[in-house]
Amino acid sequence: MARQFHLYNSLSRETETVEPLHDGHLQFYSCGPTVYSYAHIGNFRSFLTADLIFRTAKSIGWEVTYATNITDVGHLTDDDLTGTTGEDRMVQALQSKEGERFANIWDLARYYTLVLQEDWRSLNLLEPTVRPRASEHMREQIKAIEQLLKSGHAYETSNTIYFSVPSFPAYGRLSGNEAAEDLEQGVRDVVHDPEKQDPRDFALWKKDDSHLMQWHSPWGWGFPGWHLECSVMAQTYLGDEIDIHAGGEDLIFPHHECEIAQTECLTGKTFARKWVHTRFLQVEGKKMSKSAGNFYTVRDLVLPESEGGRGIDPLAVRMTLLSGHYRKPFNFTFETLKTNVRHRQRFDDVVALAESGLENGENGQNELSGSLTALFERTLSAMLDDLNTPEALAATFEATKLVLKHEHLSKDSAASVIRWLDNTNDLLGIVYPHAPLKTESGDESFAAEVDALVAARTQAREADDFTRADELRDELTSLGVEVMDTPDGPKWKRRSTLS
RNA sequence: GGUGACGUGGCCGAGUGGCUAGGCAAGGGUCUGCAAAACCCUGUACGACGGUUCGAAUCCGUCCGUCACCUCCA
Repeated sequence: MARQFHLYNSLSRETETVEPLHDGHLQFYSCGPTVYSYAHIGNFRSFLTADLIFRTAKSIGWEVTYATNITDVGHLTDDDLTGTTGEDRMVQALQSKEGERFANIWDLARYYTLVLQEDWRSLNLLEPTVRPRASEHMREQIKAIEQLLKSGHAYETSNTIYFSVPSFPAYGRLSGNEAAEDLEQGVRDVVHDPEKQDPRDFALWKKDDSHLMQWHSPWGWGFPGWHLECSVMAQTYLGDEIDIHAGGEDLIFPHHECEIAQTECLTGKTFARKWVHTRFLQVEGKKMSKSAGNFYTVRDLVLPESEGGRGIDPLAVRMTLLSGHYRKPFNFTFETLKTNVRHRQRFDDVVALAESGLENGENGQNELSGSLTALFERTLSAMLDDLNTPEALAATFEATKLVLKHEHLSKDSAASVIRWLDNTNDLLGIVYPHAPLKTESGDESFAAEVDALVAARTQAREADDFTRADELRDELTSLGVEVMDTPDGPKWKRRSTLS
């Protein structure tokens, strides 16, 4: 049965059915990060939306070509200023304290790209079909500029090649910034380049032979404008006309507006049929910022405490992000995170129960198959309905509850549970960790110490010496370990730093 | 100044005209040497004021409040 996938399109401001241009094959582009620092949880909220589009489309049998870029070319913090050093985010990063350990700017880009991919995997984001780098598509960008110059959509000044916004009447449709005066109002405080023909015009190329990242072009040494790379890479890997283009809400203007202008002037076709924008994440009700002290990278949360993190299960972080709808501002709080640490543990409990059922269960009735199928159907329908993750999660909570009501599972029931877990994991990525947490150094000796204490406690309990047993429990607690007495003997785990 | 959102019980959050969303937290209970986990029970909310309607959290209007973007940003 053909399923319909509905998504809200920021361009039309309506929820629409996704209908791939090529039957059953989705062409999807999502704007990736500039690799000048560690990516934070807000960045990952956007990447997660892209991941969910990818997973949901695949779950209804579509083939998906999913491209997301790495921006490893510095971009000016201000389009109108000439590119002196210190105005470029990557250059700034290199010149900062943290930048001192890098040999050069390329080294810095390489490092943060690797880290990004590690974080990406830890949050169980699927690998995109292709992850192009801006620096590796300079030839295509230069070619695009030449074409735009030739067709009259761009012009050259003494230090810049500008895109001519008046040459593209549809400019402003995506963001609603259609009136030139409004934009002028917005840029009134910014330094103007007197050679600029229209205040809305934006740079395609900056001539600058002193910049740390520069390439040779028909206009001398320099570097490309920020918006061009995505236009060119999307075109290279997905074609002139793509199905969905996604990114954070801040990219609506100017980035995506400018991408549309460039690409449509180049191809004469509709660039992206749908635009999907993820709203910003806030932390504890405020905009995340380093100065407010509420700025979190993925690693701040996920790395073990011994390595400066908080030792939180990355999938709990993922579930936390999933607990809000992508089109609403999301308030990330530690209370919500704590809740989701528990939800995650319940999935582990379900996995354990199912595995034990497969191994030791009897050949009995399958009492779960029907309910789990129905609940998964609810999850899938929710995702197909504009990625309604809160609703999708609600259905999985009902399912875990249903399963955990049973102390033991028959072989057949266990098999159904495993099937449900697999399906849920394929769609939401919250069941099986992709990359295990890094083990703490000295982990083994720590485990041995805990095991010894637990064994001593078991002895005390068997001797009915409960005073001693409680003392040992207290001792374990102070080590950050919690002991649980189960029918299969005592088990222990590290207490979450949040509890 | 321009543009676009959002306001549901202690908290998160679904729900676009009538039927208990779900979860977390809380209280009570079962289980346990004590715990933990798990399970069971309890809790009736929709910013304000008008309007439409037999009936509105849901549609319309006004107001109040919160937030985001306007060439650094996911």
